Amino acid sequence: MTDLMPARVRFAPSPTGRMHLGSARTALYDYLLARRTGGTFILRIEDTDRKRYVEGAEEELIEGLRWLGLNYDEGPDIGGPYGPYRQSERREIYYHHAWELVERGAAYPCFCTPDRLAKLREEQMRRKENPHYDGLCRHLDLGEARRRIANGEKYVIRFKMPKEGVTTAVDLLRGEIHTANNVLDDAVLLKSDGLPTYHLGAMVDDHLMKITHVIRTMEWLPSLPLHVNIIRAFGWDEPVWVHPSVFLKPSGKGKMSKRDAADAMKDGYSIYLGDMRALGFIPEGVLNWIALMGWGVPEDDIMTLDEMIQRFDIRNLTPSPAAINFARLDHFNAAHIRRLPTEELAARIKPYFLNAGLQVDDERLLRIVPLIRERLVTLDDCLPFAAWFFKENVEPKPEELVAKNLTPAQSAEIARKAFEVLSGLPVLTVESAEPPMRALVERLGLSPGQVFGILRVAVTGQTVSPPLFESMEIVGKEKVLQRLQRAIEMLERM
RNA sequence: GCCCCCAUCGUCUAGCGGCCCAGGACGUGGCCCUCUCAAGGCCAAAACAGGGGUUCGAGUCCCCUUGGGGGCACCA
Repeated sequence: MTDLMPARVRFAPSPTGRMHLGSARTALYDYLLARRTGGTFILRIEDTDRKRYVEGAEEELIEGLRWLGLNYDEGPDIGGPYGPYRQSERREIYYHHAWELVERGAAYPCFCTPDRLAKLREEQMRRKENPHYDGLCRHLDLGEARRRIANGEKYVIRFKMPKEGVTTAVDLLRGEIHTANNVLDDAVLLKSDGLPTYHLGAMVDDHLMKITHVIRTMEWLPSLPLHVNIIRAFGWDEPVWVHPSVFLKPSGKGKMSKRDAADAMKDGYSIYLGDMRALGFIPEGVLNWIALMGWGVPEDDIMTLDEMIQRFDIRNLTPSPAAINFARLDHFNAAHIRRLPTEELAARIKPYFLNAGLQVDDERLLRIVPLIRERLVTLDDCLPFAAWFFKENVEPKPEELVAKNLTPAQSAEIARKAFEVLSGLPVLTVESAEPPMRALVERLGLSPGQVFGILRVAVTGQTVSPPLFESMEIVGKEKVLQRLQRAIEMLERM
């Protein structure tokens, strides 16, 4: 039960693009572990690549976490005892640590130019060798190296990977991983621009920030032995390593690509968190969906964030890759929409009506919600079901007013009879209107669908709607009769 | 090419040597309910990749094969 000790866990994205589902899941697992153990959830921005930096990416990341409700305890915008939390603001720290490794004989300055490295790689490829650094600068005299640096020569600092032996690392989900050191490369730790690579930056920060568990996708697994060696060279303790697998495209063949992302968009889905809200997905649904791609629970898999915290166990994550399945997203989204209290759902769908240019009466909205709740897969589904409630007039298609197997004239006759029944009521409610209307159906020897269908199209303007009598009660007797009268006229003109 | 990881229904998964002729969920098909569309209820089809071991006993442990995924940057 050692992992019930309060964990310090960090979500460490790089601001190089949009926040996608994969990052969101990693952040979620980080969050769950931290909350489950009464620990700390930290956001750290790994912005050491100036070339790939994307303006606004950090904001999208923060906005995404906020939307999902994955609130962090320490981070670049809120500070904390181990800051700064943006790597670009920690250059000196990495510089000193890189040189400490040089001093310890575990790293060395390297003056090879990108040009030489490119040629080297090219030649190795031609000889069908593994691309790797050939170690030209590995045995350079340190004093000489310092002189060249003092002369202003560009350099990087490389890790001096042991040439012999085997590195054993332990992943919580996969057990021991053995790697022969001779297949490992002398990786660059400090770039010529003075900023660290991931290998140095992440290891140094994880140590300094007292990170206990590192959760990252398995694309990092190949560099785990490197990281373990770096940590050992410093003489530090290792965190617990957890490498969940990556998400595969819906076909199960390979990682999601730009093209797959575009395909998803065409179907009304997205792999980008920033799109999800506009598409009508709610955080509860998205969270539940991504949580269970890589984590299995025996049953009762509809869970809120709090319920997930209660049931989370880092050891139950699965090591195998998971294909994205948008049909399941629909399912989880709809399930959580159904769970929302009326007031809450009303508040969440209101913006969709407003954006459609409709005027929303809050009291009426509250009465509509129970009628459409179980019909919504995404929040924006509220429009096709209920937009007509907020319109002054509806525009039924004449042909849709004609009941199945009946003529326009017959349909008009039925509508007139219905008008008589409804207009005779003191008030139009489900209780007052439904029994006499059913009696009418009986008397006419027709099916409920035929008679109610005419009314539905007349009153709502559409063939699919929330339950008819409940809807009419909300619309009100006066307007119902008005619309019915108009429908009768339309039918008579056919 | 080299290195690493993974392997239960179409998909996400439960299973941590006997409780499994393998359970749940999504999706699919059927039925019920029904004023449309949903929701809900019931039922059905659907999997331990293959081959060797270990063991009284293997989906569960080991090895090989096959298949899939990932990585081989002064990117993360």
